Amino acid sequence: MQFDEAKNKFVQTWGALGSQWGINKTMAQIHALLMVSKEPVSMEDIMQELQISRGNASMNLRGLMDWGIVYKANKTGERREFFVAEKDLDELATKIAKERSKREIKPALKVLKEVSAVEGDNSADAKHFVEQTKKLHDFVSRADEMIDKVTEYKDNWLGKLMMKILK
Amino acid sequence: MQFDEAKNKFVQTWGALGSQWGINKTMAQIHALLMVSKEPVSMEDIMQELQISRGNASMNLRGLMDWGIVYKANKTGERREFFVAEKDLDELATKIAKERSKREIKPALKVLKEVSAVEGDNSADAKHFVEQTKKLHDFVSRADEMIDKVTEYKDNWLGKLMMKILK
DNA sequence: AAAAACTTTCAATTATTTTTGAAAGTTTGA
DNA sequence: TCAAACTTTCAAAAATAATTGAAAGTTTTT
Repeated sequence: MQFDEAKNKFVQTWGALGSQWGINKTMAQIHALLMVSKEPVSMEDIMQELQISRGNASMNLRGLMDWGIVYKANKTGERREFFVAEKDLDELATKIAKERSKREIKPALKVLKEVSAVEGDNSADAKHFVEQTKKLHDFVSRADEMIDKVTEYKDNWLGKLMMKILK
Repeated sequence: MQFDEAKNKFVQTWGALGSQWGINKTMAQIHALLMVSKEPVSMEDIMQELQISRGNASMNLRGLMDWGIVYKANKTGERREFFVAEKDLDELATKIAKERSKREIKPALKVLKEVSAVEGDNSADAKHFVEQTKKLHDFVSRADEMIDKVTEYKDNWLGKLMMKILK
């Protein structure tokens, strides 16, 4: 396989994987492109390579920066902005995990707590509902806590975690 | 909060959470409904409670069974089919993780391997591409392996994992 | 063996999400 | 201070995903 073909295949695949996990396909593609680019990339180049509009590029780059996994980079003598991806995979995974926790898991946990405090009703159905939502809250809380514990290892957390598991 | 209100809120929230993770909202809602139902639920009741069509219910129940997290249950003296969710959360999380690995992660890994074997081109860009995609393949492989290792603990794997981490 | 009871399938429709592109906004440098 | 260079915003359009419902399929009962 040639470089251009391989690069394109990688970008497409990463985009599809993102889609399957609820991430805008274009956002994932831009991220893919930046991940394999040695030098910072301009918005113009991103539009060019992915064949997307300026608005689309702008919005999705903003999105990636909000996730904390893409940064602006200034090239000396250049007026326009360039972009680079966080290339440290430990850091990348940590950022994604923490952001998903903050945006999606924690709000859901809040609701689980609320609904498991359903009052008054003593029917068997209501009791089972409380039991189940409490169990869910407990499980999801503990899983969410793990994100914090594991990412505290920082550098090479995946390797360190694997060591612990194998011990 | 009253039972009906709480149940509805839970179903809505679980549906929204599913959406954010790339799962059809209705599928996640049906799953939510089954998770908090004490008795097996008929397709009729699911349609009723979620206000959805027969086709929609049928297709999404099939989807949930394909994930291995919802089963058919026969009620004695009843002709039609009833459905129950896997209520063991360790088992539920294991099934989801293994299925996502199989459907989404492993195919992506295959592509990462392919593209990182890009041939011939000795440009700095191509070298960087190979380096990055190899790093990604390595990282994702190891994360994927962890799913297997961790779920080998089976019963209470989350608790056991937490113990290992804290030790 | 036929009808009744129920489930699945899928083409057409509807809803949702994503994308575009031009106008508005911002920054830089002449 | 102005205009050129660049970025952001957002309403409208396009693309994608989800849903419907009726016909076809299947199983059970009489």
